[in-house]
Amino acid sequence: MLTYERIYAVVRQIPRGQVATYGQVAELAGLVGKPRLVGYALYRVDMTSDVPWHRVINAKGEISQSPLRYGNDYRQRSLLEDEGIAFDQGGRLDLGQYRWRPPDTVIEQALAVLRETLDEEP
DNA sequence: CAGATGACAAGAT
DNA sequence: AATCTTGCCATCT
Repeated sequence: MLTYERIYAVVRQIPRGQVATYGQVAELAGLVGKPRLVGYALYRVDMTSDVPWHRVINAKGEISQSPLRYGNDYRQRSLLEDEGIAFDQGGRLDLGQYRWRPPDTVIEQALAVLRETLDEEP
């Protein structure tokens, strides 16, 4: 519960018109090297919540597909296009152009979480 | 309590 | 360039 809440807290900070990768969100949530957890967390997110789940994509600049999403992957692309993001014919966007550069305040929060988790482990 | 379940990423082939 | 390993773990039943 706490872990997923941290992930959602990071995703909520991604501004409109920009995107972050799963790995990037993981790092900012204090889960370095565990990008899959972000995918697991987003699978369970409530689409009507205030979490902008559509702004998280994979490291290749693509929307991660899954048959179990029943069309929400297509909806994700549509939402991003509404925010002014363009896709090429391969279904990819330009990470160099749209990737979110987190402000120092967000990085500070991430470091605080890291110190916290270091205290827990012996 | 044990097993199943999921939106990833980097490296090797 | 495309496909195949491997590491990763909180939730749900």
